Amino acid sequence: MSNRPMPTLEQQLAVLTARRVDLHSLEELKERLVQAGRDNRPLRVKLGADPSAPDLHLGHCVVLNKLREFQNFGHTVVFIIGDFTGMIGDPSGKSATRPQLSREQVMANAKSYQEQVFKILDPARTEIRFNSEWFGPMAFEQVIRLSAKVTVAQLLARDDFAKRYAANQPISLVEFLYPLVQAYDSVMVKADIELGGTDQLFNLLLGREIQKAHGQPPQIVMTTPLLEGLDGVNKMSKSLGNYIAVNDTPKDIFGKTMSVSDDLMWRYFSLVLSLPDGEIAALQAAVASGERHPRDVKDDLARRIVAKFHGEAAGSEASAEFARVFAQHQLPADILEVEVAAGPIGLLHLMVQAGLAASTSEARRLVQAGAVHVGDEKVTDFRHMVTPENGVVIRSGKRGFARIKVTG
RNA sequence: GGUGGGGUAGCGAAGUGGCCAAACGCAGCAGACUGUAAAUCUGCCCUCUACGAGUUCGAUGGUUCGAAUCCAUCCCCCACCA
Repeated sequence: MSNRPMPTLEQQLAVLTARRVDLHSLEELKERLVQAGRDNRPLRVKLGADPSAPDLHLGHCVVLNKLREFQNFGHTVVFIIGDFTGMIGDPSGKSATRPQLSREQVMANAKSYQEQVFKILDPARTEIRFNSEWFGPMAFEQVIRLSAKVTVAQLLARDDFAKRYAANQPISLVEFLYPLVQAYDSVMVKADIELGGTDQLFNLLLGREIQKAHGQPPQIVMTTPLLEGLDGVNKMSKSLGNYIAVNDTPKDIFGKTMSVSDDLMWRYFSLVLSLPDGEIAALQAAVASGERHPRDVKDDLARRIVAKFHGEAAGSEASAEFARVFAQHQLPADILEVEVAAGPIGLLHLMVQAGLAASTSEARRLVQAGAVHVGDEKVTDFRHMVTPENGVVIRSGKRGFARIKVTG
């Protein structure tokens, strides 16, 4: 790719093993890298993805960043879209079985995945595979043969299975089979390494067993930390709604990042931006000594995260806009325009029409809470009548704005 | 197949004839404060033509002046024993 001198093995290892949690094992990784160099063969680094949720968020970026580092050293990422498993059901056990995805939906999701994933990965060094390719034509006999390679005790060793079993909680057979499916993916793509979040450790390790059973050298397993979401406690996930999506608007990415607690922001520097530990320590010291204000450091974090997905200009813009709206309490640059018929209208209905409230009841609460302004005036009477005038801005809370446009 | 336990607002979880639009916790929203949509404190948190009315507690039908609460039937979920 470039004519830079190839980094030494030690340099590669330092980069590749940074910010990881589990690694099985360092020796094997070293060996495999040497072998790859000798045979002039890029390693195949696998990551599996569920096709039903094409909303990639910063939590996914942690492992994607790591994959990118492998690519930077010339290795190949094998990105598996679990369309087959996705069409069957939900492995988490928390929600009911998901509706079956149609072929079209899967393809649409896959496309959306690629667009998002390639904000981080290098398309030239990425191979995309669908696991229906091998599971689709699989006969039940083969399923049973595959199942013969693991015991229930082995599966029960998985932490969340063990806990649920002990607590008399349900474990569906599909969930039990799921790790096997994932492991078999590794066999089919001849993975050298598989990455995943720490919650995937068991599944990744099972891949080693199943590969061995098929006469393949066992994949190296590496896990990356789970990034805490906006609530600061739970891991970032779509179902908990505590996430920042890579497809969020610059404004949203910025605002959500600013809502991360001071304590947690260092994790974001490390796991999302891959800022070296030394630099993070320096920043922390600067904040501790009062030399730098935490708000400014966080602003910098938010700007860089926006820039990562939308470019430098968008980052600076989002920062300026945030300061304008929240620090100086000025109107945002872009306000949604709402067309309203001429003639007096009740404020509550106007708010619903303008999308500032979901129901008149909600609008009423907002007004009574003193959250609503018409123009510069605060209105607390929910029976207030408004005569629409062009350009008047209705404000609801800190984030809701609508500009009125009178129509015929 | 048998036994037992369940299905209550976004989630978790009380309530077992009227005081229940339904305790409490979480999430969410707003206000104050601030350094931000951090933290903290306070309020709100089914809908509406709104000091009143309407629709909710798995479904349907009943008993009753009155049901989330009692009865009947049905649907669904879970554990345990076979």
